[in-house]
Amino acid sequence: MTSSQIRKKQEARARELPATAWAVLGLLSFPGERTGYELKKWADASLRFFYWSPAISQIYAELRRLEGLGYADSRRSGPEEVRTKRRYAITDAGRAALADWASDTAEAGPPVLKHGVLLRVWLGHLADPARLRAVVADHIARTREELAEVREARTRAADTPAWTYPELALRWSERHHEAELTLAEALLADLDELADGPPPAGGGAPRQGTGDAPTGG
Amino acid sequence: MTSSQIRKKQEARARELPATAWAVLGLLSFPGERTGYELKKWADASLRFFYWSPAISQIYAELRRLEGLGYADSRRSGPEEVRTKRRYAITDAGRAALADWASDTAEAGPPVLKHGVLLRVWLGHLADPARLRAVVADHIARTREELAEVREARTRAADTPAWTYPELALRWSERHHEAELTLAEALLADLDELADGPPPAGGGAPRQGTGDAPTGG
DNA sequence: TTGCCCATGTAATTTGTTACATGATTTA
DNA sequence: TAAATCATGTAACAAATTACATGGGCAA
Repeated sequence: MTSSQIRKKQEARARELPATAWAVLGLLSFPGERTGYELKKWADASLRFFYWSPAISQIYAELRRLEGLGYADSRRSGPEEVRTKRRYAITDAGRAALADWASDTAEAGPPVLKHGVLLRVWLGHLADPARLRAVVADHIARTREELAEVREARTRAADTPAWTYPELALRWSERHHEAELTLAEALLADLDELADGPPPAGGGAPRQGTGDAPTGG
Repeated sequence: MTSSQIRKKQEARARELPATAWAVLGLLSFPGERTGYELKKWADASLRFFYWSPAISQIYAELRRLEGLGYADSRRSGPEEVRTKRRYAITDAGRAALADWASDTAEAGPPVLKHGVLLRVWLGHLADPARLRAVVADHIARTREELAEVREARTRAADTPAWTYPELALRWSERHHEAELTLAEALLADLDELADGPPPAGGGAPRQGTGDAPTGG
């Protein structure tokens, strides 16, 4: 294989980086040099509210990949032999590639949602109504706690000019958590209505029939 | 660690199937026998709105695992030698295990959200404002289309007694998509406000709306 | 001096995807 | 009769987690 072919392949691979790699590079795109460890804490404290916080081992792996691609570079503090802090910074090439990725309208797929609570509601026919209700109620309580954390994170982000956009994202997250609460309350009400037997309007007997063989789909 | 501790850990791991396995078993928990192929189509048409639709190859793999655990069984239609339809059904053990999992309050972790659009907004300092706006506008358009699909799925689920809970989950999904639209419109407004220059502290910025009413239904 | 936080990394494993191979049945 | 759809599966690979190994610095 010629070196130009190799280069092309590397470019193609670089373009198709998983979103996680861009997220890590994104963390580096804000002012300052950071260690993998710091990146992980930052992701836990804010990225995770609207995206997700990778495992620390994955962050280290992504940092190595980004450095291999020339999108980031690193330097050690302390003597060479010792395994000590390694601080990463984004390169100009990295910033350019990231900017490119971030404004690519087509590439942004639909948001991925895996809602374990809803999965359980969906399976409601198997569960005791009271326990199902408890699953949703617990979710509400946890969401309230999360909401408090989002607000805290947003407060930290506010008034730092470089963090205007992160603050926007956190503002969205705050509203999103508020909406999640509203949705969960409505779900609880729907569940209660089912349990009490559907109210007057129309045909409502306490619908409990076996009702055979829906074909699926 | 003692060998008994190790044994306990292994047992715990065996009990803790990934949520995907439970989701597939859940698909089987509704009346009727189904092929892997049918399961995939069903997941595409409704599960994916609040959870996620696994790749067909993974569905086949999960079905084999579930059968190995005695949670499902299968039979072929057609002569033995030929590779033909294999229909799966849930077993009593499977139903019991699934019911157990579904009503376990503690086990239901927080919902997982990976929002590529928000990741891009978070990186707004790197992007051209107009293109960033386009990313969000595109997201709104796509969400509207998805909302229509959710409504369609919900209509299909309604009035089938065995699908009461799936219908509840889809009702939640519908509201969730509506909320997603509202949130995205608000985000667009925030973005515009940033671009126009922040307004004089008091409040009422111009913020041109999209003209569309977000909260249908 | 024990335990926690900082800090980096490897290894094993699991989870999940895409690409490919195969062939039957239905529909235009 | 060509195509799409139904249907199952394998193989290769990518993504991501958990468990483990290592060690410095600091505080109760």
